Amino acid sequence: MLELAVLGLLSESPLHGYELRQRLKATLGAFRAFSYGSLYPTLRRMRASGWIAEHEGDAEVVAGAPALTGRRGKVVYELTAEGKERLAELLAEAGPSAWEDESFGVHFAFFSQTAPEVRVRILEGRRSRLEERREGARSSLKRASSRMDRYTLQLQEHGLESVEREVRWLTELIETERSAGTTPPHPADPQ
Amino acid sequence: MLELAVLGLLSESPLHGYELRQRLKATLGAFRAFSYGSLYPTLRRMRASGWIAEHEGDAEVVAGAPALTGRRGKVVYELTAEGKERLAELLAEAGPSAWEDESFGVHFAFFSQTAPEVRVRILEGRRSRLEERREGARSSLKRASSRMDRYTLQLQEHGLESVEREVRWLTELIETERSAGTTPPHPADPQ
DNA sequence: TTCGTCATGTAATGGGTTACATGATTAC
DNA sequence: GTAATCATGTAACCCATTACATGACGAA
Repeated sequence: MLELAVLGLLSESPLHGYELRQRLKATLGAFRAFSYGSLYPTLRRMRASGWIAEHEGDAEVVAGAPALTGRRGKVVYELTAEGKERLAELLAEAGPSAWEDESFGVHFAFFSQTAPEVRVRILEGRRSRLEERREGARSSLKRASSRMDRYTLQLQEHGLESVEREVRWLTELIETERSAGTTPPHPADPQ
Repeated sequence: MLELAVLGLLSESPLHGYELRQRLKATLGAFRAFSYGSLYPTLRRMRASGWIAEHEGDAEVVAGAPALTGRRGKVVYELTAEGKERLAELLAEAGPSAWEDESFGVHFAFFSQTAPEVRVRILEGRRSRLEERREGARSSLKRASSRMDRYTLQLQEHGLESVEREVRWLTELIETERSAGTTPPHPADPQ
């Protein structure tokens, strides 16, 4: 998860750990945060795997006196060729690992780098996942709403409405994807 | 988390593991599932802690022939006195552990067993948590929406709307709690 | 000179999941 | 008799968090 997010962000531009976390918060803020306690070990692991490397040409701030041998400043990372392959591999996955609650947001955030067919399959996968949940909630409400206390009922209803809302959103997105099949509209695609 | 959910459900009636999981799905369906792989070890641990015990008087189905010594059927659990204390303790907590994403739903589900002041504090805590997130999302959209690709933007907007929606819901609930201060309305409170 | 925030990291722990294994009971 | 679902459990693992520790740098 974090791995995909890091690969996705670094594919846009080289970043150091701290910066990476800011971008993570800004991009996925509403869904997940990721603490430094998981970010830095992940960066280590990914460097060991050869997917990222220290970025060349970051001697900017140094230049003066305190550097020379023991520069202990920002460690800027960039994707390696293997890292780009790994990212492509992760973005090509169109299974549950892409549409479950924890992961969907991260996959969606990098949809512009994802193949159109894969995008649609992920959106549909997530939608049917939510439709199942919606049916579960509906039948639970029909069967047991009379036995539920006020709060359980409120929770169920709010949950159901949230799910219904997300299903509508996904349906719109799927339609947009479908109709974009012939004339791919890239109104604002960076890089 | 699971512990609170189990205590809360068992406080309504004795249940066995499998049944417990069904109820868990029905009650928290839209938020979390909990697998048997975490449920059974949790039940073990809770029994060791003395919060739950095997329910007396479940020899119903036996009676015929196959029982006598080695009955290996449902293991029905019920709360002990210590378990009830533990539940009260957990329900009295009005800190972040009650209003964060993962835990709020579970706490809310047992609000009818929670003290009114605690209910309001949890609702307000969650609301300000979400308001922070909302402001983060808004400023992120203002600053960077022009640099975002289509999908990142969609994600941000959908996230923002979800948060706004939940804030409105919480505000309504808080108002209801407040106005219920004088005349506690219990239109449908089981047991 | 002290406070905030930038910046990097580790250790211990937490709280769950998946996959596997087994067997009883019920419905067709 | 056989498939579904009820029912209980274990082992291995995963992915993250919290709390802690350290230190540089800029602004007041």
